[in-house]
Amino acid sequence: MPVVTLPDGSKRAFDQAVTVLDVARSIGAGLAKATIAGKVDGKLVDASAEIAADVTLQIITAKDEEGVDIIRHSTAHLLAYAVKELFPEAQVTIGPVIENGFYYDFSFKRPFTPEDLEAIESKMAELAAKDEPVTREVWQRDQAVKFFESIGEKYKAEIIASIPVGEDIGLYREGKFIDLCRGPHVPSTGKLSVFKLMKIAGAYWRGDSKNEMLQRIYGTAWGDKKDLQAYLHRLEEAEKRDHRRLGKTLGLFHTQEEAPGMVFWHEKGWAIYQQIEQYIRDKLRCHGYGEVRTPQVVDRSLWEKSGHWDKFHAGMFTTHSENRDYAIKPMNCPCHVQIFNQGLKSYRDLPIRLAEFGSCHRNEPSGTLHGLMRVRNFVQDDAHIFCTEDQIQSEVSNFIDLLFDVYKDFGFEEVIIKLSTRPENRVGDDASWDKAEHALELALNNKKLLWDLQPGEGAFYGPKIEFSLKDCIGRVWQCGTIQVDFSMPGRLGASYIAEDSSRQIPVMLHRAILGSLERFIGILIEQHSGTFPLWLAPVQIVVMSITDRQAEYAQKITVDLEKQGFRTKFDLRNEKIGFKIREHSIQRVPYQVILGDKELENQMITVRSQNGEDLGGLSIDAFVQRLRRQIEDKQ
RNA sequence: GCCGAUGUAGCUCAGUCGGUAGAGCAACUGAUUCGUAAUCAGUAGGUCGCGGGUUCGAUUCCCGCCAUUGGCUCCA
Repeated sequence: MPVVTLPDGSKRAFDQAVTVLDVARSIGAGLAKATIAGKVDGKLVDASAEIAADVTLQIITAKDEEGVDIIRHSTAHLLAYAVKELFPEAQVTIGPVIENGFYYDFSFKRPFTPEDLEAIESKMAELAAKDEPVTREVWQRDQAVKFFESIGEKYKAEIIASIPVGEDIGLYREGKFIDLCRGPHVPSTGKLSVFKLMKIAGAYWRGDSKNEMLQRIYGTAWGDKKDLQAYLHRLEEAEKRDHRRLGKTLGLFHTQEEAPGMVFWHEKGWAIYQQIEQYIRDKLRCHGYGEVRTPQVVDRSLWEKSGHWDKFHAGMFTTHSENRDYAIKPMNCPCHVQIFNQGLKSYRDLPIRLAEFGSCHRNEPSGTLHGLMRVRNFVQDDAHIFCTEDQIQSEVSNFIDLLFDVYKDFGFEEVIIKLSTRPENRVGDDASWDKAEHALELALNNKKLLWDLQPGEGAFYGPKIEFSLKDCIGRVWQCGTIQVDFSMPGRLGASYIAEDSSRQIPVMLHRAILGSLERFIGILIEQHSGTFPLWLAPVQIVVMSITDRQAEYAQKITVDLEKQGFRTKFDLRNEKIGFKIREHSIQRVPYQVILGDKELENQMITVRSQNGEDLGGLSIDAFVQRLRRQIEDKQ
């Protein structure tokens, strides 16, 4: 006699065991039809799941987030079903739900083509229209392995074989298709109508590059057609703010074949770049950093000592001269240790913070290059803090404050934080690791920040925190980091004299806020969709004349504004004012100063802002005040 | 690096089932001197990514390379 408690607190008693669907039916036919699954005592189950005891139950429909996830998961299965119908030799592997959709990996003798994708999608629609029931079966492990081997699904058999003995093996059957799955799934394929296959990609079996490359098909699925359309629309909008496209149309930078992974910064892009660099430079100076500059081409022996030559030789650009091998520096830290090593250091000197906007080169694999986001030549807002173990926590804590301060100035609120702890292969004793990991964790927790733990993902030389930002289509890019390093100072002979006059090795903290300036600018372009806040805008003001009569006045105003430090251009072309406004609006210039006979006569200016607002007639001084305030506020 | 796709005028793209290419915008020239997101007319512009092969003939078909791109792996 189960009593079912619903989310609104109401209770329903039944004479005998019932299914989730039965309960839904008892509430109403509409709900029964919409039922996708149930949540029994907080656990997601199939609509067909039996309820024999007293439970709390939530009926899951396509309106629930969980319901949409189940739809996505079931659509992944439908995809596999369709592929098996069309290409019986293809082998199925895994098909998980991801953000906004799902994918399914197949092993197939040839790559899928876009035409295949269309055919598969049609087949999916056809199978969904048949509204075949999706049913769950529990099999014995060995029996399941044998079964999948017998039908030639060696990947499935391998997955099942790796499931711990004693666990139930749940299989889902829909029509002729049967697949291993934890579930839950929709009750029938008819619930799957809003989906679209998106793209084909390669993916390694079990994510290991030593394994076979499988064919991955990505798809998206939703509870409602409108949601799908909204999603596709979002993708289109995101594409419009792609930094590569905007970089071209706004004339910020370009890349070309002869220098893959390296950026040609144009005047306007470089203006942004320098603005950011100067901003960080000022911030660092206020936070006790000293700026240095070190060589870009350094003898092989230093990289051997630091360990990079061994580990990252393939990733370094090298050069050769007069019987000596050199590497173009992939990072600044070994050079910073050289500066630290000049002269004897006392514990009283610590912490020493050395910053450098050094140009670094890394020969990233060709397949990983991506616009400004992943390049081979970059500059980081890089700095190294030499300190004692006891100073780690306060240094980390101060750094995090600085980092959030900076991100806020750039308009980023959402930051993804990850703490990576000791990997299997590492240097340094456990006591030091304990101390360092604890210091990082404490620094994060004291600030009440949300973070994810990545056990074992730390560098071999120490634990680290990573701070990531998202691009316009949700791809996450790591920008900030702080890493504890127990290794390099010792390897490169750094030491200081401690209170007890013993010689000690300092700890080194590697840290960056923006990370690669290139990547950060890429994210900024997308974040602002190319419309930069005034302080960053490459051209802040365009002064334009309505006719030739105001040409001289326009030039004078331009020079005035330039002298006051504003990046100003004029536009004296013989074009209609509407045409000029359109062009400079497209170029996202924050302010357009319009000068006609009226302004000339009154020695005033008329200002139009980027959002189309007419600020009316102003004196130059009033305008300058407004600009200064806005720049101060970083708006 | 691996799997797939792509590479045509300055930009965005069309096209050729093998007979050396076209649109819009931009550019240039001329006219227009104009008040808040496109004035009109005309002109010019291409080794169809690079190299090889097949062919009477290749931008088109085949092979190799390079770059870009969607993912995967990697990211000191």
